[in-house]
Amino acid sequence: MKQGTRQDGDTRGTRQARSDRSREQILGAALDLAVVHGYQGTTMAAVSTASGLPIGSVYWHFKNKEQLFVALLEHCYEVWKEVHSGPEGLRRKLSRGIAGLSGADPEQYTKEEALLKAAAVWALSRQLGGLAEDSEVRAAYLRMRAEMFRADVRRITESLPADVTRRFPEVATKLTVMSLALTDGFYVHANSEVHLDLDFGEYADLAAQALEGLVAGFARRAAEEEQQR
Amino acid sequence: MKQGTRQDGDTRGTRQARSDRSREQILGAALDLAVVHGYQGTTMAAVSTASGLPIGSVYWHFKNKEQLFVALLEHCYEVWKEVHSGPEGLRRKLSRGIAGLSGADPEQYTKEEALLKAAAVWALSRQLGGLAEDSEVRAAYLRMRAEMFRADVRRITESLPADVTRRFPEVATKLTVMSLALTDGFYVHANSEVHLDLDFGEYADLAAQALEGLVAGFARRAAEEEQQR
DNA sequence: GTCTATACAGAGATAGAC
DNA sequence: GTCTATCTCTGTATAGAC
Repeated sequence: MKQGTRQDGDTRGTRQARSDRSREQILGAALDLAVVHGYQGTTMAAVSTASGLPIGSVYWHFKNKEQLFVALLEHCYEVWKEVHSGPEGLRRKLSRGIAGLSGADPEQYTKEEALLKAAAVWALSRQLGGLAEDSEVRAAYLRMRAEMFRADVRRITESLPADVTRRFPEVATKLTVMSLALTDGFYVHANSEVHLDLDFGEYADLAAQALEGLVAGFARRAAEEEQQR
Repeated sequence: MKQGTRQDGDTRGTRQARSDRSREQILGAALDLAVVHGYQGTTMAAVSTASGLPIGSVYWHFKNKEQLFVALLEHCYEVWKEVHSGPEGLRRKLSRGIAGLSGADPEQYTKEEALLKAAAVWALSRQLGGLAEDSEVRAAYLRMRAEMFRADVRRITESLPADVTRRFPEVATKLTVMSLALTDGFYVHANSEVHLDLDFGEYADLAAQALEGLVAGFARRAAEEEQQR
């Protein structure tokens, strides 16, 4: 969709639109590449080629590689917030996070969400192969991760029985940590265990069973204490 | 095991010993660096400096960076096999894998084991920031991971009630996958969630509870079916 | 076997014409 | 705003003296 230059009239809006489109093209190309190749594996040259724009344009829109990735993460986080705006219990969360890994349903598991999962791995602090300890990308990601975590805790809290959350206020946090660990763990598994291909739907169910078992345990204890009074 | 030629004196054993020591120094330096900096983050120059040997010596002992890391993984795998030779149930496995992450007890969680965990992340196939798809290091790691997985399944099987494994033979595999996912997930968590520092001992216990709950569920079903006959 | 110097490639980033 | 040419730095790997 390129566009001829014009010298007079209403070029302002057009130029602005062209610039915006270029920016989006660059971000889109970066997203595609980063999901596949990671942070270090995504070169600015490759972004330039994939976007169809020369390297100079990439650096015109983004100060450097770090800023490009910060912008990319922000874009992905915006998408995440839209997608995860509704209520979401443990089972649904695990289903999305684990079963979605098969990549069967792109509606359920967007490229943007895949990138955020991948970023979790880049951010491994003792793993500078990804992001440097003091990287702005890392800082941006950790901020987002913290926010996503809090949002998850809120939604998990809402999905739990009232007596459980009353008696054990910390249980929602614990369950969120567990479900996050499980989805991250299966992400690693999904991408490294080439031979053994798992039925992720089945494991999502198993994981949900396991966590629901924990909830049931807490509920039982809450009920018992209630009786003793 | 290469060997210098010599014509006199008892330098033979000495030279051999020196060569072996150099090799070990290089591997040791690579281990220290790789655990912290990852595959790409560990440069041959850094290995050279840390080992105290010049870059030429590093390349004399190892053909290239890939072969160095293959050798390193093999070393770590040997250590793993020694450490994990005894029986190991679900709870113990999770305790080692999750509680060990705090790094409190180096006896329980060796540098070698930490490297194998880190390698799981490097091997992410869609994450070439770590290892290339066709990397020999990646192939070596996946082979080891498969072997470790099978060993885990054997030990988990031994730790389960006999009636459960008889009725549901696949349950040991499922539990092994779940525990692997949990340990990998907590590894990611441990290294990225800087603000929220978790009590990993507590979460190891919670994870064990969750999986034991699953076992109990299978046991109940096995018992019920037994009765109905 | 050990070491120094260096070749070579790839990646991030900039200059400056258009 | 867009593009080409190029600089610089870093990292892998090799050549060859000792």
